Amino acid sequence: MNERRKPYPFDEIEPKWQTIWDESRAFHAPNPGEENFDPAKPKYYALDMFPYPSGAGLHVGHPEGYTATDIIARYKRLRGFNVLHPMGWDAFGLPAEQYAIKTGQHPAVTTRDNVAKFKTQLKRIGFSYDWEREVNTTDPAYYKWTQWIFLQIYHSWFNPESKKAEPISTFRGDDPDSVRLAYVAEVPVNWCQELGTVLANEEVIDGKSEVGGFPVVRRPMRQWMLRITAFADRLIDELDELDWADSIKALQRNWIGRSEGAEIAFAIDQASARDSRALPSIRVFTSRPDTIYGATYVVLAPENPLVDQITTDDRRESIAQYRTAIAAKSDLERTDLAKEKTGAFTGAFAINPANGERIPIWIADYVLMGYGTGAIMGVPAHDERDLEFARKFDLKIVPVVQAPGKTPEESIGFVDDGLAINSPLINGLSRAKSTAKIIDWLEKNGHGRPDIRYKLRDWLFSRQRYWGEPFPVIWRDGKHEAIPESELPLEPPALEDFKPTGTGEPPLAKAKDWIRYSQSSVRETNTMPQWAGSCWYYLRFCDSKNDERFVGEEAERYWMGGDNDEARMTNDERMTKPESPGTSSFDIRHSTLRAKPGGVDLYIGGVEHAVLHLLYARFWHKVLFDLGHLSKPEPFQRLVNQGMILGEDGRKMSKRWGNVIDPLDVIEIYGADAFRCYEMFMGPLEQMKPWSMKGVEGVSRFLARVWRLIMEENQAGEWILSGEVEDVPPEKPQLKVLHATIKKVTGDIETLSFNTAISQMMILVNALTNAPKKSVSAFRTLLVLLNPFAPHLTSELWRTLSDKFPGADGEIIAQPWPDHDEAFLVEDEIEIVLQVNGKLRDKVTVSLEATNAQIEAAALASPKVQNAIAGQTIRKVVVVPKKLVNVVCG
RNA sequence: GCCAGGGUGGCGAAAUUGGCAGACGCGCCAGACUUAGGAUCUGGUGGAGCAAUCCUUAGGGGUUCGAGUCCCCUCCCUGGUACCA
Repeated sequence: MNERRKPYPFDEIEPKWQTIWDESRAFHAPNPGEENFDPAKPKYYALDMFPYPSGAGLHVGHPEGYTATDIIARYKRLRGFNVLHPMGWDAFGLPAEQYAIKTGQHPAVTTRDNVAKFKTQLKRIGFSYDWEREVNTTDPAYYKWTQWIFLQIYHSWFNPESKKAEPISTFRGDDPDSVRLAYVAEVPVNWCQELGTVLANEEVIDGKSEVGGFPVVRRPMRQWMLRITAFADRLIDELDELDWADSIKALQRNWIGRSEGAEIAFAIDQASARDSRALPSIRVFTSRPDTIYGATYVVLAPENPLVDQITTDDRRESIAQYRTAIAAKSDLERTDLAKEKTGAFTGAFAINPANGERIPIWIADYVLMGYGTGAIMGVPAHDERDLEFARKFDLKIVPVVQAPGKTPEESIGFVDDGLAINSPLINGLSRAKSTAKIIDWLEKNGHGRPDIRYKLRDWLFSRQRYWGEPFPVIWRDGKHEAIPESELPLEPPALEDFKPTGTGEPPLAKAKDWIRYSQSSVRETNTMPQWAGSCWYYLRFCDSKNDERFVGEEAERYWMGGDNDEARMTNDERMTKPESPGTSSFDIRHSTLRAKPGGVDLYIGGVEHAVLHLLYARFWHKVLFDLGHLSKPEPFQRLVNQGMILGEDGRKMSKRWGNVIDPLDVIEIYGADAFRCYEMFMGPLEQMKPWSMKGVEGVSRFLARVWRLIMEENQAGEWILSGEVEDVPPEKPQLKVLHATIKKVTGDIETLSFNTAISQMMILVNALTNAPKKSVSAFRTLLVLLNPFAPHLTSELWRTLSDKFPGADGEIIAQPWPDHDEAFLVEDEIEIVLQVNGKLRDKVTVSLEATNAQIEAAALASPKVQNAIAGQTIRKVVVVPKKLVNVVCG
C-alpha cells in the first residue's frame, strides 16, 4: 500500500504554525491594564458554546460553529479589533458521575483526561483561542464564584415596584425567606427509583429515564428553586433589542408563555355546599373574560384542595373514585392518551358573577393544578376543550360571540374574534372592547381583576448528585442560612462511593463529617444542576484568573460593556473613508449589523440550547445587572444557531448507523484547513446539511490550487516558490476580480455567509491561475482574504513570499484587511438584456452613457427581437436603465 | 392541533430593491499530458428536441411590462410545543 500522495504538505505546515502561534502568544487578548493593551482598539467578543468534554471526543458538529467564530475572530483581528475568543469546559455532569459509579474512578480524573483529549483535538484544527483564559466549571477556583453568584441570588428578592432584583435588606415584610430569589419548596420532581435519583425534565423522555429507560414517577421532594418567573416579562420584552433569529426569540417567548386575561371569582352557592361555613370563592384564570356570559360550569383540577370542602355528601364517593383514578395515571397517560374527556360532578354549584346564574362545579383532569389557579370557567361555545367536555356530560352551551357572517348557533365552536351577544353589559362590542369593559366591571364590583399568567415555572435548581457544585448553605433549626463568602469555595467531600442512596437523599449525605457544620447545624447536601456553571462562564472569560472577584470591574466594562464608541466610530469612519468611495447600500446594510456593540458580540452554538441555557443565563445576568455587578442587562447581543450536520446517508450521525465522521480522520487525509473550509462551504451555517467526503476533496483541491499558484516542485521533489511569481501589479481583468472578491468576501463574512465567500475566492483563484503574469500583490491580497478560513496554508505562503519579495512586514495575522476600490469594478460597457413579452430574446452591449432612447433603438434593431415581434403591434417598451429592455406586444 | 422555518438540476447549493434562474463545488461526459491515473490541466453539463424552439424554482390561482422573490389557496418536509384555560 503506498500512501496517498498529499495535494500539498499540510501535514508539515499545520503543526508548524500551530506551534508558532502558541509560542508567540499570537492570539492572547490583553485586558485593560495589561501590558500590550491598546486602548485605541475596539473590542470584539466572539464566543462558542463551550462543550461538555465527553469521553467520545469531538465530532464534526462541534467544529462547525467553532470554525465560524474562529473565522470571525481572525477577521476582526485583521480589522484591528482586540478580540476575545476563549474556550473552556462545561465539565460537571452525569456521564462522569455514572462512569465513577461503574469504575470507582473519581469524576475529576475522568474529566481531566477528557479535557486533555478535547483540547488536543481543538488545537489540531487551528482555532485561535486565547488558551490563557481557559476555564473549567469543575475547578474550585471557578465554582467558588458559581457559589458566590448563588449567594447573590439567595440574598436578593424581586421588588415588584422597581421590577428589579434588590438586596434582601430592602424587603420590608416579616418573612424574607418567602421572597428570596432562591428558596426552598416542596415540589413534585421526576424520581427514578431504578437510578435512585431525581432527573431533570430534559432527562425524562416519554415518562422514562433517558439513561436506561427506567420508569420515572412524580414525587414531592424538598428542593431549591430559583424565582425566574419574577423576570418573565423582562425576559420577553428585552428580547426585542437582540440580534437573534426570530425563530429563537419565538421559541423563548413560547416557553415563557405569557398570557393576558383576568382572574375572576365565582362565589360558591352556599346552599349546595357540604360545609355550610363561609367558603372562599373559586378563582379562575381566563384569557377570554369577554366570554364570561357563556360560562355554564366551573371545573377544578382534581388535586385542587377546594374539592374536599365543596363536594356534597352524595357525591363524595364518586369524586374520591375519580381522584384516585387520576392519581394513578402517569403524566404520560394524563396528557397523551387522555384525548377523551373525563370528569366528575361535585354536587356543588357556583354563581356566574356576570348573570347570577347557578352553574355546576365539576372536577376534570383536563384542568391542571400547575397552571393558572387550578380552576377554569367552562365556556363550551367558544373553547374546543370545554365544548368537548360539555357535549360529553350534557352541559349547557350558550354562544356569546357571534362570528362574522354566522348565526349565533353556527358560532358555537368558533373561537376567534366576533361581536358579543347574549351578554347584556357588552352586547355588540368587539373582542378588545368587550374585554376591557368586562374587566373594568369585574374590578369595580369586586368579582375580579386583570391578570397575567405564564407557562414558565420557577427553576428547580437542586440535584441529588455528587458531581456538581455543593450549595453554600447550612441548615439550623429547620431553617436555611448562607455560609460566609470567606468559606468559598465549598468543595464536595471526598467519597469512595458515588452511588445514589436510593432513598432520594443525595450522595453527599454519606459524608457524615463533611455534613456537620457546627453543633447545631448541618450542610445542605444537594448540588447544583449542570446549568449553573454555564450560566456565567462568558463573564469569567473576561478575567478568568481573578481571585478577588467573579470578574474584574474594568475587564467586565471593557468586554461586556454597553456602547463601545470605538467600535461604532471605526465603522462609521470606514463607511465614509475617502479611499472607499463606493459606499453602496450593501456596505451600509452590513455596517448597521455591527452598530450595536456590547455584551458578547457573537455567540454561536447548537439550537438545543435555544431555550434552557439561554434563558437561565439571561436570568442570572439580569440579577447580577440589577445588583450593580454588570454593565448591560443582556449577555448575548448576536446569537446564531448552527444547523446539525448529518451523515453521508442523510441520517443523523450515530453509532447505530455507522455514519459518524471523526474530524481527526478527515484532517489526517485532507488537513485542518480543508476541514475548516469544507465545514463552511457545505451550505448556510444555520441549515441542516449532510456531510460529503467528496465535498471535502473538492475544497482540498481548491486549497491545493492556491498552493500551486505560488509554489512549484523542483527536481528533488521539494516545494519551492514558483519562478513565475513577479513583483508586478495585476492586470486590469485580474484587478477587477480581485476587488470584486474583496468586496464580496468582506460582506459575506459580516453576514456569516461563508459558503459564498469561499465560492468567490474560488472564482478569484481560477482567474489568477489563468492570468498571464503571477502578481505578488494580487497573491498577498488573496492570502489575507483566505487567512481566516485557511490560516495555516496562508501563513506559510505569506512567509514564503516575504522571504523573496520585500515590502510586506510581519506575519499575515498582523496585516490589515484589504479595502476594495469601487473604481476597479465600474464597467465601461454594459450588457443589456432584451426581452419580448418578458422572455429573453437577445443581449446587446452598450456604452455606460447610452440614453434610454439609444438603448431602446438598439433593442429594436436586434434581429432576434425583430423576429420575435414579427407581425405584432408594439404596445409598450419598458427600459430599465443599465439592465434591460422589455418589448411588450401582441 | 398550535408556533417557527423550509421545498430551486443527479447531489450540496447561488440569486442586493421583483429584472439573464442554476454562481461555486460535487458527480458525470469529452479531450490534453501520461507506462499508468482515484494526480493535474482544458472544455462541456437543468429537461425535451437534429434544429429553430419549447418547458423548468412543490402544486394551483393572482398582482405586474416582468415573479424563485410580492399576495391568496393546497400539498409535503424539519424543529419546537402540546388539554397552558
